[in-house]
Amino acid sequence: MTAGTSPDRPPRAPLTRDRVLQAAVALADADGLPALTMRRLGEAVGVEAMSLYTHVANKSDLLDGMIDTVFAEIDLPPSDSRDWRTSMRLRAISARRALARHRWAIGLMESRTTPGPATLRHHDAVLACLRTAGFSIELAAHAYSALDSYIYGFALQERGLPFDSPDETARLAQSMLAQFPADQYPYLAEMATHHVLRPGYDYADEFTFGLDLVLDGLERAVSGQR
Amino acid sequence: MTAGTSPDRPPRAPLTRDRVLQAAVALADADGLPALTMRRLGEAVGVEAMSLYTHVANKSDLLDGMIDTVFAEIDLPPSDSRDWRTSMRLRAISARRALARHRWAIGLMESRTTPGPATLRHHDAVLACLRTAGFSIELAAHAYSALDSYIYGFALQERGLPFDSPDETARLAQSMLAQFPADQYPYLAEMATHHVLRPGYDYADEFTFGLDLVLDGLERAVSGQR
DNA sequence: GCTTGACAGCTTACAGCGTAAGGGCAGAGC
DNA sequence: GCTCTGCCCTTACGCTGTAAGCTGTCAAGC
Repeated sequence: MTAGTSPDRPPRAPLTRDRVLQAAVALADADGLPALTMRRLGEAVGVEAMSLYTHVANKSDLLDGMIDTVFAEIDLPPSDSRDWRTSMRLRAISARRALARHRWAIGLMESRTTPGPATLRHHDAVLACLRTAGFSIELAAHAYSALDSYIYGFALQERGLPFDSPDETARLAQSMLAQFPADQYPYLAEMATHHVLRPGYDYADEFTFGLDLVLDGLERAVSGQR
Repeated sequence: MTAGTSPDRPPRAPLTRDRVLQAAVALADADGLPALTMRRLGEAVGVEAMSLYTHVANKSDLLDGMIDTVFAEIDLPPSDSRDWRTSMRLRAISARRALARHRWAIGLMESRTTPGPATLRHHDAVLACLRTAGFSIELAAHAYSALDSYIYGFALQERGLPFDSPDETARLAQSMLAQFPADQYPYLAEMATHHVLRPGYDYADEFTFGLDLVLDGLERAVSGQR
């Protein structure tokens, strides 16, 4: 009776910025970014829309915070490793996974220009790994740009695919194929029928091919630098 | 007097889907995608918002059409060239230019799943180039995925930069740097002060480094295949 | 020359968006 | 006891995309 919260009412854990962010991420994961409105988000956390503004400056701030939680999910390269290649490879795979889990994220990274702490920590750890492995500043910049471009671009293309499962993708490719005469776009038709529509094809498998291409190139560049 | 249009009023060239699309692209280029509303677009072509729906099914259809005009701006690889490397290199550079000209485009490619004719023609021409150069179907798929991932990802990062000119970028990097203690993110600070903030630095120059990395890798892969 | 149909463009209206402004109310400090 | 602080609420505004129905004009058929 003397304690802080009144006893005869469910305490309704006081809302925090963190709980708002997590609910926003869950909502966007489940129903897509357009479904993330302030009213629906309020409903999800049991509060009116306007009450969210106690914990979040505005919607842009909310999106910034969501992006930062995604970055927080990406494994950092170990700070002591001398083996930059496996560190970068694992980070890339972890990043792709995070971006595939949160399909809305990649479409957001463009416009957000105020990085959060997890984002900054991430960038710093990656640069630390490359620099201590012997990359010059210039080469580290090249490497970071090349790797992240590839990762983000792959995530973007993967997200563009209409559905998650390879089955669904195949079904849609087939219906698209049926729409235009096969002789008008022969190579596209060939690719669709002889490769993409084959059972077991999964676009996600393409990721490591291109990733290793980039890593091979960086390896040659860094050894040529020494 | 006998002609079709009445003589004493400016004929106001009849609106077409194409004119609507071009105005939409111009508007998005100038003021950004959020500024592209049906009402403003109508104003730009001298018509009320609802009249646009005569030429465009809905806003999604409008965006699809805009994406297709961007693809139409990308140079196709020459259909007869045996030199796939320079063809792909030129195509990649042309694609980056187009995406840099229309910064809104990259944020849209994700969600658009109904490609227009220019888009299909583009994909087909790229595959044709690779296949006639001796790429197997699998390797052509790998190559296309790797190249486009890199191109799109680079465009995405480039678009994320706050302003077009290197000067503006430097100014903003400096203000960001000032916000956090340099010793908390030492490698980030190092990169900023010793590389990005140097006069003459332009992120766009990073493009060819990563591109050649990917092309080198593909060259090795295709020669190993034979 | 008159009628008729087709159709580009206009007007009105609606639900849903982000959020500015201000009110109520519980718990903390005196 | 009081007042202050800080969540949370209600109301309201201007904006969005677009459904529904109207108006005006041009072309064809008689």
